[in-house]
Order: sequence, then C-alpha cells, then structure tokens
Amino acid sequence: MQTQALPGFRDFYPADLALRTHIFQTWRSVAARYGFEEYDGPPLEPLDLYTAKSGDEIVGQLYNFTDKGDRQVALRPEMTPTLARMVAAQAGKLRKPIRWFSIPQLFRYERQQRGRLREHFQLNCDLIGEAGPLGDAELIALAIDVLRAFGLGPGDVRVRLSDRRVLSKLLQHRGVPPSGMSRAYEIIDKIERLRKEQIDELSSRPDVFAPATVSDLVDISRIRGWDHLESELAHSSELSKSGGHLKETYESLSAMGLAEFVDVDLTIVRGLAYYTGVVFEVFDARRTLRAICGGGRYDDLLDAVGGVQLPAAGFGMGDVVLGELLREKGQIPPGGASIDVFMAYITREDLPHVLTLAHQLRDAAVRVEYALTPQAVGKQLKLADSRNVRFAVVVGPDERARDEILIKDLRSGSQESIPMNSLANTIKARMNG
RNA sequence: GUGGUUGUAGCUCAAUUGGUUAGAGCGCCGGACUGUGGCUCCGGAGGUUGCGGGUUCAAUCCCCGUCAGCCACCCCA
Repeated sequence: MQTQALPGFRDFYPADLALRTHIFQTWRSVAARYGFEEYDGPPLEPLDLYTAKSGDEIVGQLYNFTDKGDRQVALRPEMTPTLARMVAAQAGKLRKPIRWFSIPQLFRYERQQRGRLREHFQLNCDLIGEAGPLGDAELIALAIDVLRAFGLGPGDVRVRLSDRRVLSKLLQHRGVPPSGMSRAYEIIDKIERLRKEQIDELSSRPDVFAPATVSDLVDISRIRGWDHLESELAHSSELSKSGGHLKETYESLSAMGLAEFVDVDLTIVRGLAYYTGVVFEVFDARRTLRAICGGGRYDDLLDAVGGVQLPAAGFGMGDVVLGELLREKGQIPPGGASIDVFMAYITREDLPHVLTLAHQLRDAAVRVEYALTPQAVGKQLKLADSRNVRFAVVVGPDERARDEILIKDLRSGSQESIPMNSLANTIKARMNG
C-alpha cells in the first residue's frame, strides 16, 4: 500500500484546497471582468494532437498510453491545442473576437522540482479573432489584474514583454541569416543564465548565425525598456516598422495605468514553436521562482490544427508558482470558521432539543455542529473553540424548564438566555451584526 | 533522462571521535475543571532514525543500493 501520492501529484487537505479555491475564484472573477467565458475540454486527448505540432520528442514529457480501444492517448500537457480544435470546429458560428478562459488540470511526465510538478492547474485565457495590438494588451492587462487581485504590486511581480517580429528584425539587421534564426533565438533565450566562460566559448567558434556574432546577441539581450528599444529600432525604417505592434501594446498598457508592471525585454522568447508575435512572461520581482505566467500571440496555430485562419493570442498562469509567491508575500487569506454555531448539551435528555434546533438552523442556512458523542460541556466548548466558531448554544435542564436556551458569544465571552423559539432569528440577527 | 545534495515524532530541529533505553519545543489526546472554551500547570500517546543490504563487539553516524525531497542540467505548462 502506497502511503504517499505519486511523485509530482498533490493531496489537497482542506487548508490546501481552501487556497486552491481562493485562487480559482480570483481567476474567475477577474476573467469575468474582461468578458471572458469559461469552457473546458477533455483531460485525455489523442496523442497526435500534441505530436503533430511539437514532434515526437515531446512524447517523453507526456503521460501517454494505449487505451483499451488501441488508441494512442495522452493526458493533456497544455490547453491550447484543445482550444484550437474546439474553436476551429465552430469557427463559423462563433462571434469574434472570442474571449474564452479555462482552468484545466494539466499533466507532464517530468522530474519534479520546486514550482514544477507533474500536475498543475492553469488559468488559460485566449482571445481569438483579433490580430491587433489592443488584443495583446487586453490579455497582458488581464494577467496583471489577476495578480493585483491577489494583492501583488509592481514591486512583487514583473511582466517581461517582447515581440518575436522585433527580435527577428533586429537579428536580421545584425546579419543573422534565416537559417541561423532559431539557433539565435535559443541563445538569446538562455543568455542571461549562461556564465561568462560559456559565452566566451560560444564566441570562440563560428556559428550558424554568422556574420552576426555572439556579442551582437549579447547587445540585443541587454536592451531594457521601451525607450531603449525604440532608440535601437531608429536605425532603419524597417526596424522601426517592426516595432509598431509592440509599441501600441506597450502604450495601451500605459494608458491603462499598468506600465509600471512592464519591462520590455527581448530575452523573453518562450520555447513553444507556435508563437508568432508578442510574447510575455511574468516573474516574481526577486526572480527566485519560476515564471508565474507566460503567453503570446500564435496567429498560425488554428490554421495548423483546424484549417481555419484566425489570429489568436493567449496566456497560461499556473497555480503552483503563484501559490508559492502568495505564501511568500503573506497573501494567503486566513481560513474562516467552518461553522457559525456550535450546540452543546448537558444531559442526554437535552439532545433531542439540540437536534431539533440544529436542524431548524441548518434549514435557515446557518452552519451548525454539535457533539456526536455525549461529553462534558467543557469539552464541547473546547471543540467549539478549536472550530473558531462565533456562537455556542447551550441546552440544559435549567434553561429548558423555562423554555429557554443559552447563547454565548465565544469572541466576547458574554452569554444570555433567550426563548428557545427565537434562536434562529437571534442567530441570524447577530451573525450580521 | 543526467549530475550534485539531503532524509531523525504530525511539524521545526537536537543527539560528544561509531558507544546504554534516540531527546526538546510546537501540535495531538487526557487530567486539574463532573453546567462553560481561550490562559496556566500536570500527565500520556506517538520513531523499524525513508527503505534494503554491508562493515563493526556495537551504526542515526561509515560504505553500497534503492526510494523520496531539494538544486543544477535537459525541457518547458
């Protein structure tokens, strides 16, 4: 008998599930502010939904198997292919732009590390049928507002914003040939994680992006902020034109008052091959955790998956790293009481009255608990206290003789006798008070 | 998948160079307090020292394997 969940999988005890619920509620409420509608798809998909796009090597990272109908299947590692299929199937009847979000549980067969499990939940927001920069800005603003709703500010989280079209033009301008572009992307992507020796080593041998050099790549990777980038783009009108979309995206965010969260930074490339334009990631400001959120524009994917030409952009935000950051920042809401009233009784003869009254309260939507095994009153109140409950009601022979019960406010310690038949009204009145 | 590192009670951590019965705080349970919670005091339960093997008179400690966590790769949700 296994005593632990599988590696990379989580048990959600009530306190853990409370945090998860808090995260999901916040996600849903902010997505709703932007007019996004929730959808879902199957957690199990045909394997080739993923291999067609990413190649066979992705299989090593998937939970895949052959089902009893001899189908090659996989637990979904991401939502975008499912979304692309769903949208493509009904592209003709859906009003554009489509604003959809989902909170899928995703799976990945990889060695786990902190912030990276084999299973997680991810908020996915996608905007389909809009090619303009305002669409990108809308998504980035949504991501930022989600984090703001969790109590995080620009000192806590940073959006790093790039555009592959701009990066591509800059690389081209420095002499990178089309054949060396993906290698150059790869190096830009990891350049700030490389040690100096590794950079020197790269520089010492000719690479496929010649005549551009490693120091060209280093220069580009050091561009920080829109103003800096804009001055780099001023070298040619073609370069300048390539930055138009990113400029409008940035300026839109600025007009929303969100520019203080955003750093233009071309080292954000993102591994997924299907991104075609603006890409962004969100990190904790101290950069001690993995990316909290990532996304971008993927204008060709729906065509590739479903033969429908629709521009699209989206992002994903996982619950694991976000949860760690919230814990670090003390933004985990305290657990509230699970019940409103604890009913205690003195003798067995009092019990039927407790059952009657408790049920009346429950019918009135009051959360009630009582001892299921007769115990000393002190113990019953001790249990009530550990439940963090507001009111205790004591039913005993003395009170019953007068047709009353005792109601005690466990916060203040004050108590009084009230008529038995007024319990529900009294509780409801005091709960609001 | 590769390399490194860690593993003692539910949690956080102790335990002389390998040496009797592996301890403490918090938490949990019980009592003081048989019609009143929190505070205090007292008591109790809880460990195959991750697991398996080896060295030794003797292993929590040294060695090997394995599992799990963490870190760096690979890869990226």
